[in-house]
Amino acid sequence: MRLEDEIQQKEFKDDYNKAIVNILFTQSYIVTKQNNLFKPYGLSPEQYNVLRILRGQNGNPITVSSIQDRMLNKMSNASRLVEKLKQKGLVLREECPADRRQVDIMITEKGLQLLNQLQEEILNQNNNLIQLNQEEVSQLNFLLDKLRG
Amino acid sequence: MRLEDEIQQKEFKDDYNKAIVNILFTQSYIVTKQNNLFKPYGLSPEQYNVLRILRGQNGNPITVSSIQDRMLNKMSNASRLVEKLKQKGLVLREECPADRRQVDIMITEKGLQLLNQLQEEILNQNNNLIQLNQEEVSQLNFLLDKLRG
DNA sequence: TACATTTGCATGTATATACATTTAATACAA
DNA sequence: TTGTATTAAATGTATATACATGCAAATGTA
Repeated sequence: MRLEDEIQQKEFKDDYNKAIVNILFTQSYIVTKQNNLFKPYGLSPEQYNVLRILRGQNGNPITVSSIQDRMLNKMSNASRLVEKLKQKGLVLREECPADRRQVDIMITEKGLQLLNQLQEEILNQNNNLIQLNQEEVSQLNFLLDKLRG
Repeated sequence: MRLEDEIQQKEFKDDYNKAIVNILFTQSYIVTKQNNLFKPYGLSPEQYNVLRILRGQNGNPITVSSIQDRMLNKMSNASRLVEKLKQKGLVLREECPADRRQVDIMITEKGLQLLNQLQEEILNQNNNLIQLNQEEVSQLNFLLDKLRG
């Protein structure tokens, strides 16, 4: 559906301005759906993302600042998100012996099981969320990667 | 730059999953830049968006719920955003005589002046933000509109 | 008219983002 | 070695999102 109709705006100054608004609006569309999926599990999209980063470590610990670097939102607060996950027993946090300023974070078995449980649901939803064919998705990824320069 | 490199992820399950993450990441990229631009004026991107909706009314009042409908993030809270804008003298709020449940909102002269002041800066930034040529931006808008079904 | 339902907005709470500041540990230079 | 700068993480504050609830006005119906 055309963005102009969805937000009841007659027209945009130009395609560049429309693209900005289009990306913001589409992100909100996606996050809203993700929230619905995560909610029964007591996870926020951001917490889920941190768990995925930790799983990608294949058992190796990772510091809080490395998590921050890999997060989708560079301004979010890895320290506090990790604390929330720890309270739920989904991650472990322990002082790094080599550098006591750092804190090593690892996903727990419980955290891995939660991700597995979510996995299939998410893959299905992601495909439904994006009403594009294979060639179009590929083109979209190309354009977004190029957009950021 | 490839998303995989930016967030240090080896690969995605498929293009659909990459597209989800790509949109979230690109939104964060845009909002961060917008924040920098709005900050000197004491506006958040969301407050700016509400002001733009009000300007689009060309002097006619609009209710809080209509603002909500047109906002980029359907879950945000128009009531509280309007309150913030009112405190800054950028909007007027008055009870709707025809239906006393409703509240008519209008942008003030001060609000319009602020938008004018920002206008040029924003147009310039938007063009710099999107490193695509005209044909590519147009294609991106087509894909995002189609994506949402 | 009386009463239940719906609507429009405000408000309360939890979580997250944005950004500044603090604290402790480490690195580095005089 | 001592003092300074840098780094990693935690913490504080303001704003925004997500969602539930409350309240008053309007609507619908017996």
